[in-house]
Amino acid sequence: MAKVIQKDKSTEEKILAAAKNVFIRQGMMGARMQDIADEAGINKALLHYYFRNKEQLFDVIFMQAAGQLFPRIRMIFESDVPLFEMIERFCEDYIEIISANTYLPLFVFNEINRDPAGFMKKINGAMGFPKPELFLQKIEKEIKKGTIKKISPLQLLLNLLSMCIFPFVAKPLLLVNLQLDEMQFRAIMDQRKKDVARFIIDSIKK
Amino acid sequence: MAKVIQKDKSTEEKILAAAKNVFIRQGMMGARMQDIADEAGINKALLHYYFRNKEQLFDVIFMQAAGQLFPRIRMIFESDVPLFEMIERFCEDYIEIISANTYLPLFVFNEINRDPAGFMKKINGAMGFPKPELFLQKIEKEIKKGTIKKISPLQLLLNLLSMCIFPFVAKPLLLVNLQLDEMQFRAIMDQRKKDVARFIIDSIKK
DNA sequence: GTCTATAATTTGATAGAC
DNA sequence: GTCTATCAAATTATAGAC
Repeated sequence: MAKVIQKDKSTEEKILAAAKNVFIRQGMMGARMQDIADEAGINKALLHYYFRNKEQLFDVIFMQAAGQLFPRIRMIFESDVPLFEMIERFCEDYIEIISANTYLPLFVFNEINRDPAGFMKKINGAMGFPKPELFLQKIEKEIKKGTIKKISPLQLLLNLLSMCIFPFVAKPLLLVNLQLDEMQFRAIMDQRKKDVARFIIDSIKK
Repeated sequence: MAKVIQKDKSTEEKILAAAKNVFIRQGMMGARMQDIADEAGINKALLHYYFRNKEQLFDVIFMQAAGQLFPRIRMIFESDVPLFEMIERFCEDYIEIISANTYLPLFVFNEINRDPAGFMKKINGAMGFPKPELFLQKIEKEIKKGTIKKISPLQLLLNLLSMCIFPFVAKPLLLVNLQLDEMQFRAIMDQRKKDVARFIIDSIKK
């Protein structure tokens, strides 16, 4: 195997970290290349040396963010385990994944809002969007078996997604309104892993 | 009573409608005055004649949006009715209010994310932010009375807010991914008014 | 690879005629 | 009130030296 020339990535990594922060705070349009350069401790010219333009830089950041989110959700949705276990795993894993990058949901929903078709094209081309079909089927089967109450599978899916994702979208509001710090928010979300799963199962089980 | 000189509002209204659309799609920073002028069918100069600058125009749009949302949520949270009824009223009223302006949640959360302290100051100065204290107290009382299961009041509040608000944040994703049109989305949200309330009550009642 | 200096473009805002 | 023309400032992007 040929020896791979190890390009020095320290500057590129500094840029990506800085860009991530600025894009999260300001969004694609609000972000300023100067701010990214400042936060990376370099100048604008070097930014353009590494990434030809702003759009390309944003795409790298966005696909990187999407890449650490969607494939893992897909895995949960595609795992063939009993319904209750799938619910528990989704709450546990999803909240854990996002807790490491709480900005992700709002960031992603904004990009979808800006260009829904473009988003789906980008994601499907690169990694495939998580499909909840198996989850919906499992719900219908359990209803037919009579092990859970009659409920619209789509509504139940929305409930699950809502309760796992929404608190992260609302995080800035929760922090300022409930006067929480990062530690306290993290603790509430940790608690939520078990609470949401139990809340759902309590509601649907017969 | 003196006769009020009726200023012609048709142009101003066209501007406000156009600005709302552009700010929703692009956000405060992404919005272009030219785009707003185009959508209103006028030119930039006239835009500046009606609203001195972009920030002022955005503030009008934002406070208008907030004004049709927060006071009504306050009323629900402050109404002294039994817990289950409050849950039912919240689902019914909140989903109904937002259905008329589905863009509101994402719009508001973005502004909070951009400047949390500034947001609270603006809202509290103008109309007061909805306080869920009464709701939280009612939950604790019902737990003590033994009429509902033991549950963290904060987590239950988060569940309620999540399930009512999140689908609107995720609307662009739902439309493109589930291939829904506006009518179908509206129907699902209508169904949700009753479904979410029942889902919650089923989960907590003993 | 990294910088300084500057070009090129976009965009918010104003002046002044009608 | 509304427009055309233009300015001033901000911002992306490049040229060229080291």
